Amino acid sequence: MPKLKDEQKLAAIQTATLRLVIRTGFSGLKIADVAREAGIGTGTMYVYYSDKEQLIEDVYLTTKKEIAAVLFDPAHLSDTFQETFKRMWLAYFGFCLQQPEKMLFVEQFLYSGLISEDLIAETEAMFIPLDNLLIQAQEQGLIKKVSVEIAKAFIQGTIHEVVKVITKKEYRLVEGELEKCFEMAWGSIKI
Amino acid sequence: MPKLKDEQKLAAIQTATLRLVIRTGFSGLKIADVAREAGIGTGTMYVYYSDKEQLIEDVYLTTKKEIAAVLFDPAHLSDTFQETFKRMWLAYFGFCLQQPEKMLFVEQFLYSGLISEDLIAETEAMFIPLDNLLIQAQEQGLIKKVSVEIAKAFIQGTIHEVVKVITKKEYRLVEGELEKCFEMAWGSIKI
DNA sequence: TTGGATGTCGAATAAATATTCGCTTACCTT
DNA sequence: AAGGTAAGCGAATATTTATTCGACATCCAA
Repeated sequence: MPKLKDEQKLAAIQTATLRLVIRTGFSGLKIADVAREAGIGTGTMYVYYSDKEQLIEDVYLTTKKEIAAVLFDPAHLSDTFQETFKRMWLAYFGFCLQQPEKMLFVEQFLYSGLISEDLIAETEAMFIPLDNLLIQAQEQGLIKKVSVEIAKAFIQGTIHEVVKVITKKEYRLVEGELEKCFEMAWGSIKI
Repeated sequence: MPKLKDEQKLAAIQTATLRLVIRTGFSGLKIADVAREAGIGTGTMYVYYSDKEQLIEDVYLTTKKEIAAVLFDPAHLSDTFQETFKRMWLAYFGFCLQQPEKMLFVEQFLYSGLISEDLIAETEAMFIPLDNLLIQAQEQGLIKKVSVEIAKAFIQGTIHEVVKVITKKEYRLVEGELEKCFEMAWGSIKI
């Protein structure tokens, strides 16, 4: 009977949203701009999202899920914690480096004052396995015993900030610099 | 002859701006809200700042200057690099912890897409002494040889992210945890 | 003490932007 | 192949928010 919603349009909207947020910031995100960037009419935006808030929340949730998938790829599991950690670290770093707009979007939205407590809780729950991994490592005396929140902040903070610098200044990591970055990250948490 | 502008009002506007940005995010910053929070009329805002952009840029510049002063306090200078670094680190960490709204404002504005290249250049120039300090330490083999930008990203990233977690989740550092945080930061850059 | 130049105010206006609406188009079902 | 239903559109409208403006208050200098 009716025409179905177009998956490709949905993807185009999300991509356009991410692209525009990195270009113009959160405050600068306009529905009409997103529509133009996605190559659709303004009104069509409202077929897919009832309002701007829904759009942003959905992009946030989708991106968070993607990050969780990157982090918790079973292929990262190894015998030693350090190796597992390294694979996860490299995977997340690579993700951020290749798609900084996603990392920036997530970070900006979290501190935008627009996000709801519910959405925060929902997305944080996805990362509980990471907490467990770190707690286990702490119990085995492999990494420093600080609050898990602090430990995660260190890991995430370094990655994000380095990627931000690279993105902003169009800096390129030279040979071996990625490895050095990992050593720095590891150096901060190891006993 | 004329009535003078009121320094106190200016300060109230800046404080209100910072407070509102942390509460509602950058996108939510409204001139009328700032005026109400500062206890003045909306129109008065335009006596002090010709428009919203000016206001934000001025708060940014003022805050950056304040940060530079905190960082480059001559009292931090010591015989050893590690000691100087530690004093600076603690001073900046303390500043962020006590006035997270300033740290968040600066960070958010930098990635808002609203900041001009000129303003970026102007504020970055203030921190050249830090670059020199780090380069010197690298030459003396005290810290890892990575791009200064990367090194700064590590240092700043960890502080900011930890403070963000503390602020957002109303977490309180337990006894000795600050010291551990410094050890982590130092652990990441030391050879 | 007084006059004028400016600060101060918030209602009025202008500008920007989100959202709706009536129409057209495309797709799916029968 | 035809009808119906929802997608798609962008101009029109509603809403939000920045900025201006005219009346009034205050301060400084003479």
